[in-house]
Amino acid sequence: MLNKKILVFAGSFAAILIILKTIEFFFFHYKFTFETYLGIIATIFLTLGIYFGSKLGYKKVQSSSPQNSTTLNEGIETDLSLRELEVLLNISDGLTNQQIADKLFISLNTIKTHTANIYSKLGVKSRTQAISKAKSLNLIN
Amino acid sequence: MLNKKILVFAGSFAAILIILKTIEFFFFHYKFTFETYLGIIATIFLTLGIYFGSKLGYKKVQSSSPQNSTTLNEGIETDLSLRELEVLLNISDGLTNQQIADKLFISLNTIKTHTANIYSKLGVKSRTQAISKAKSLNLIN
DNA sequence: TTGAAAATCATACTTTAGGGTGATGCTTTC
DNA sequence: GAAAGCATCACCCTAAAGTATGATTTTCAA
Repeated sequence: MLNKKILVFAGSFAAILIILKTIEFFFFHYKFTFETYLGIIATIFLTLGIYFGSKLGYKKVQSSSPQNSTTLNEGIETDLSLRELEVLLNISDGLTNQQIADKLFISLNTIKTHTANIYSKLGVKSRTQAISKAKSLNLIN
Repeated sequence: MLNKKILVFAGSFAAILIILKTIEFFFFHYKFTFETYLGIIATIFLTLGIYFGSKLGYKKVQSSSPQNSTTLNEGIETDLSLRELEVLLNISDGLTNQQIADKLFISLNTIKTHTANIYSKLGVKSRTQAISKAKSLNLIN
């Protein structure tokens, strides 16, 4: 997969070089004006940019829910305690910290501590990321 | 009436001309190599191309995606627009509003408007609830 | 051509989440 | 009996999310 991309990239790069050299050849042999040369160069790169930009935009929209490859890697500690798992489940149900606190009869501050520990163990920084991560780890759903 | 885009376009065009002339000035006064000049020109237009290409890419996806109508149950209005669906998917991936704004090249305020509309249409009050609801409606996953 | 929906952006405000630090009591384990 | 992990709670502060309102522009279809 990666090798193919590298090959395509290298091939494209080579093709661009050839094109540029060809243009340079015509430039020196047929007395193109400097501005014409520049214009051609600008057009080529503008086209290239638009092409890659389109790809970029397409990918962005398409791959909005990847994250499938997050197995137990990078030594991330995924052993949540029972209490933490319980809090995580309530988070994924869309409850606020205050609602979870009321439900479990403990204080809001305690929930915050639990969430902080959960994020730390999952290697994330927010409850939405925690949901996404937990899903990919099959901790929930 | 002249709309905003024309003004922006004209302004950008003027800016580019100024930049090009400035570069040309430095080119003639500081003995840049021809290749350096070309490189700068190529970079500028490549960047421009990528920028406009990204915009283009979005429109392409928008027009080529036919149906996103979802099943209407519980009388809840679940017809999210394409843009709203796109924002929702990014939310479920754990991105912050700011990150989504940067990714889609629109402002944070616009994202907030979209999220507010999403919550309204889904009948929820937070992003975590939106994720939970969207999952149950098979809008995501 | 007009009208509705969609997408964009802004400003001001309140609420919630998250980070950092420190503390207590309770098990379990080495 | 010290260490480690768990569960509990507090305080302070910053960042992010969410609410409300109003506005312009684009697009598309009737």
